[in-house]
Amino acid sequence: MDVEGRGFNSGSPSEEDMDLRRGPWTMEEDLILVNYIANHGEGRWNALARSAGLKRTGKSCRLRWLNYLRPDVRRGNITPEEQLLILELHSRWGNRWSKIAQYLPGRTDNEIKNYWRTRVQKHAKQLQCDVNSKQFKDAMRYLWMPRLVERIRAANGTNNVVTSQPNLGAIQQVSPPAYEMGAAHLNPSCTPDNSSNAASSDSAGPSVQVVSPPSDFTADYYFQGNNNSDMGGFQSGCPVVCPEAITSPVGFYNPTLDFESSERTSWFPSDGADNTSWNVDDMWFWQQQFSNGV
DNA sequence: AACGAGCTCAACCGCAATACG
DNA sequence: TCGTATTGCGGTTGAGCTCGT
Repeated sequence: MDVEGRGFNSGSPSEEDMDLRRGPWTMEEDLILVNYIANHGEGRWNALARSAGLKRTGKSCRLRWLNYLRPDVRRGNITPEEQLLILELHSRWGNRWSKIAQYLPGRTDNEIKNYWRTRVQKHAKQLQCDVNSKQFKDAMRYLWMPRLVERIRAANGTNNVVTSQPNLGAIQQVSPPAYEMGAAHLNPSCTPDNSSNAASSDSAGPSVQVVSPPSDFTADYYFQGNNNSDMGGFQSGCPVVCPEAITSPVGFYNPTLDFESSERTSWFPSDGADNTSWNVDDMWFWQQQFSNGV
């Protein structure tokens, strides 16, 4: 029984439990943990905590190591490339944060989860709709994500979105089989809400090589060349799908890009100076969504 | 400068899955 | 097979920070 979880909170705590520290980690504790793991490796967290002399639970040690102390943890703001990838993978797997984190090197599930809650859900709240609603997903898919692509292009100084493909294999692995795609991205108005059936694509994990068409999220805008900044695909109900041009946010993932200043305020790839607010296009799009009963 | 509202993110909680004896 | 320990995950919380007034 782990002392921090059920055991700790259900019965009366033991003497040892009451001796446990909680709350923010001190620098001394960090040093102890890092040094211990450097010498003995990680794992067996409860035993590790005891052996290292840390008055912390194994769970706490594990969390601190994985989310903060690990040398390969990336810090700083989520880049547009990462944002795209998060949106794309979330559309497929829902709140499977650890699974999503596997495709964002150096990012932790906690960080991605926080990003989603603070940035994405905030905007859903502004729109007074549920973050899992079809309306919100369509707004992401046909409005914001294409703009992210535009921003990335602008930052890269090229019309070619794919500037490098370090993780192309990864997106090929995670892309669902063609039968899962259905006709959804040929007719966005029929796009299924797939955030709740995350388990359906679990088989396409990192160890599975599945080369297939892109997801329904990415298909519409990654393959439309310069036309992807408007909503032509959506309005016509027939976005261009080009299977041989498979890519994804990871296809142009570039950790060296610095969007920190622009990302302090918002996740939106907005055009205006105030990128937290809706512009005319946004409002028009949103009104169309509702008037069409989408 | 002071204050309050809103935001961020590290840490905790509870539960489920898995490992192990 | 069963009971216990451990690990991993997603949801939630709250302290501290930022920003606007």
